[in-house]
Amino acid sequence: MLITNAPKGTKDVLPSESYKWQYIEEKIRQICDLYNCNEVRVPTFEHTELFLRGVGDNTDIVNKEMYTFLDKAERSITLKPEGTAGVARCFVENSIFNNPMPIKMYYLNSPVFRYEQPQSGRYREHHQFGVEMFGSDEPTIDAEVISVAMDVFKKLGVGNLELNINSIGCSECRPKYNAALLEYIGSSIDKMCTSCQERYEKNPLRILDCKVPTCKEVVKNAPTTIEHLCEDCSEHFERLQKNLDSMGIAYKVNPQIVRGLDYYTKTVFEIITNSIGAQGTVCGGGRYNNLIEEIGGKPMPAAGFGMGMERLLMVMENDNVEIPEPKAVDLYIAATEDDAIIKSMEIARKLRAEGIKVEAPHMKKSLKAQMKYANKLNCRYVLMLWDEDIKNGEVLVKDMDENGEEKKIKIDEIVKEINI
RNA sequence: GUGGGUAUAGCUCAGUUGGUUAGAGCGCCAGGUUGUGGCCCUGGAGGCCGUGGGUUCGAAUCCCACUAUUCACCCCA
Repeated sequence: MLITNAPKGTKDVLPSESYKWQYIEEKIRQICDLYNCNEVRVPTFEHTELFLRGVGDNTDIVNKEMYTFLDKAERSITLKPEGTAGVARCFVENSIFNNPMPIKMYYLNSPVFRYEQPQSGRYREHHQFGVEMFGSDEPTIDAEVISVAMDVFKKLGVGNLELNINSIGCSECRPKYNAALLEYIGSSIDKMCTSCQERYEKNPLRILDCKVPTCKEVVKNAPTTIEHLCEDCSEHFERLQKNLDSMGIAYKVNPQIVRGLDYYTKTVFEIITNSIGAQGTVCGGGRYNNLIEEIGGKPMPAAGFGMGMERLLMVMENDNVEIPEPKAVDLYIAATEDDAIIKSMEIARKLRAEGIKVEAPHMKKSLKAQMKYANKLNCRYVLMLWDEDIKNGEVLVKDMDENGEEKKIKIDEIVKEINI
């Protein structure tokens, strides 16, 4: 029983639906190429330490959701719980900073693992498309990152999305903001939830994120990060908005967006839909100027996002986006006699070499059954091979349209005779 | 980790107030004379009624536990 059940929170992509993924992948690659953004492929697992340092050891993701284990040499290994840390590691390890900056890269269909309770739009293994751009602190990069995501949605025909942006400041203004927030909360902390009391000590910013009604009430009119940005961060955020305005990208400034990963600085954003249930964030990202240094590289500004492929597909299906189905079989070869069956494999191979999509007889069925099968394949032509005709180098070809016209042709001239 | 829903054939689901060999549609397989598809007709295969206990003369049906699944909280893509 257990062995024929996929592990909790995982999902098969069946041969009958993989074309949808391939379609999305193709469009994403086209968009990325236009941005001079090249694919990077990094491991599915990394040293646990990378995520502790990179993502942050007081985040939920690191605290309670990681798939961590010891390998046979007692190294602590973790299956990627997000995409950015691995790419950042790759950037440092391979000295990619020696390239002309900025350098842009993307990953596609990268598996991501989190031990969570599955629900609609949430899996224990899901797949992300993500973009990371290193080397520039200019807000044009933030805008460019967002622009890639918006272009992908546009290219795939997805509407009904809302871009939310915010700025959470840098190592200069964040501490000042934290102090202001703590002062505002004051003694009210006593009536807040236990996790907020923990956040109060370790990461006050995330109190804003809490969904517990009493906590929400306390911070309802709390000061926002935007109000406390230093001059540099403030200007950065303003210029980002000017960029988005001029690019025609609609957005909403939402001071509630703070994100659950510690590495973000300045810009954070989420692209949200309300059409796929409670888990409506299809894309999330921002700037992470301290991450590279945090994991041991030279200080390096960077920005990026992650996009959930499963959720993207859900949104597309909800929006009834038409995804072109794969091409049907061009030609089926029907044969019942032993010699003809052998000949069918020879012919199939030759036709495939000509670029024709061919299915050969593998099931030893009656001709009638084979014709039914060919019909279900929705194929254009059927070749009927008979021992007697083979002797003359001939074969009967049938057009499977409503007329069902048949004619006898030379085996050597099949490609010429059919219209594919 | 916490709540609610669901669990009958490959799929979508029926199954009356507990009562004989558990059903339908779709799909699959085979036929409907003289090697030929679509529509139609006939037949067939395929279910330990999620698992384990309990109540009862008798359980798919009632009760309990477990498991799976699903939705939601939390968090995030």
